[in-house]
Amino acid sequence: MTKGVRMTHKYEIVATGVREIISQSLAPHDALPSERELMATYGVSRMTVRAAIAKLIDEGRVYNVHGSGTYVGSIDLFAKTPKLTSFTEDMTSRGYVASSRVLALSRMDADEDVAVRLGIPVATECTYLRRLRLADNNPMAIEDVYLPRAVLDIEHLHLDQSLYAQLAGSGHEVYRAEQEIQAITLSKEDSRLLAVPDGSAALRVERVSSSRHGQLIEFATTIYRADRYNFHIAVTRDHNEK
Amino acid sequence: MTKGVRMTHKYEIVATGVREIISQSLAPHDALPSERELMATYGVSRMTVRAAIAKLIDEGRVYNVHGSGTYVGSIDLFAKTPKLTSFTEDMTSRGYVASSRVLALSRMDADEDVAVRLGIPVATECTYLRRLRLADNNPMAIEDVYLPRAVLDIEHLHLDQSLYAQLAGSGHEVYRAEQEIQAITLSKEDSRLLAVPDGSAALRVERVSSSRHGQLIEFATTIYRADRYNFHIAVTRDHNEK
DNA sequence: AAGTGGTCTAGACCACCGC
DNA sequence: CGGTGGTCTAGACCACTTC
Repeated sequence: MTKGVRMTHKYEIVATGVREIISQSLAPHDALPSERELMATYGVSRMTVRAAIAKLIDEGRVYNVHGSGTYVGSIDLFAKTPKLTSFTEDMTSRGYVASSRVLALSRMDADEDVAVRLGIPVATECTYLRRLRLADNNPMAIEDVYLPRAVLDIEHLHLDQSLYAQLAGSGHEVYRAEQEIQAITLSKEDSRLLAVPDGSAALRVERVSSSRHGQLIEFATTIYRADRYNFHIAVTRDHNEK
Repeated sequence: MTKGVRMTHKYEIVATGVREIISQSLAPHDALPSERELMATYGVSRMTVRAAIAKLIDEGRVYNVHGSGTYVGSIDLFAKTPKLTSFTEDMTSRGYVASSRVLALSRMDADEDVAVRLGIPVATECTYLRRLRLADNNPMAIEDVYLPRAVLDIEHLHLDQSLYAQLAGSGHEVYRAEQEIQAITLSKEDSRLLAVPDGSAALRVERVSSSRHGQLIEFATTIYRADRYNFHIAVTRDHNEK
């Protein structure tokens, strides 16, 4: 299932068509056909064309200038809004092969720290998973994950498949997350696990994931090797009145 | 000028009204009035209501569920898409008073590193500005900025006003930026400037800013004290077909 | 079945850009 | 000035959730 591209919506058809035009015959900063031309080409209304273009803008592929036109984005500006990805997805997109080694898996009672972030009472039973994450068989990160036992119990946890896939299967689909990115100095133990000199700098990411409805699902911290990992994000300037 | 709230667009009126409803009488996960109710209340068409709600979603204030309704976002999930901000704006929003001390200001020829990032030939003349950035009079970051001389020459640089404001005034309004976030170990000199122990970890942000049309305007690196600064970003999961 | 948001039409006028 | 994107109307049907 989930196979093929579902062309159910007209704006998707238009967006796909425009993507092809761009990749086949346009260079960065070239103008797209106007919205009215696209209406005629695809036989759709203006709103549908604009929905398609809105999607392309969201993807970072094009930008538009009021009164002038819609243009292909610069290749230098390809990055789009950062998306929530699993470690495996992240590594794959960076060209690595991901694997992992389980360092700990247990039940535990939420301490103050975990409880606050998951919005649960202190001492609520949780599932705790600690893994060394590898990229091309070299240590890349150490990940600690805390899940309320009510969300996913150890007994139902299958380490051979994606955590997010399992959560989705049990009605706890992760939809968004808040991440906090810090720089830290590695502890002796973590340095050893990551195979870097004691006291090296590292990136530490705290993540609280929630469902579409705002239910808090997961609290995770990931410590990345600074020499192998960094974050790339694209931001835009607020151009609202105020 | 730029005073007051410009209620030029109907969807802004609706959005403002809904913001008030939320802050005055709704709690997280409470349902908003339906789109059809809002049409009647404000005497506008459905599309206008949806434009208003789209804006509120973008602001992270509400979320909607197909077939069910539109709901107030969780207070835990307040953070919106990160925006490109100046150091001063960033510090103000974090509750600090920003100031800075100029460490260097000169013309320089672009080296390989700068040239590649600004998309200009090596040795192109640039304006270079190095500042120690303070928050509540304590060192927070060290910022190095490189601008092609054609974009902003030293002679026209006024250190008493915002760099972005000056760029905007001369037709180089910064619209978006790509940022790369890394963890580094501080050099001896930088440790001293930031008033932290030698060899401390720090966050290093590389930023390439561009205009709405994709013209590269600025290359900047900012080194933040790890003990005083971190990044907070909200991400959503890709739920597209594929 | 009723109510919700998601998509879509076929128009319209406005604000802005470039010639 | 003509062409572009930005906003807006007054409808319509569809997909989904809830009861």
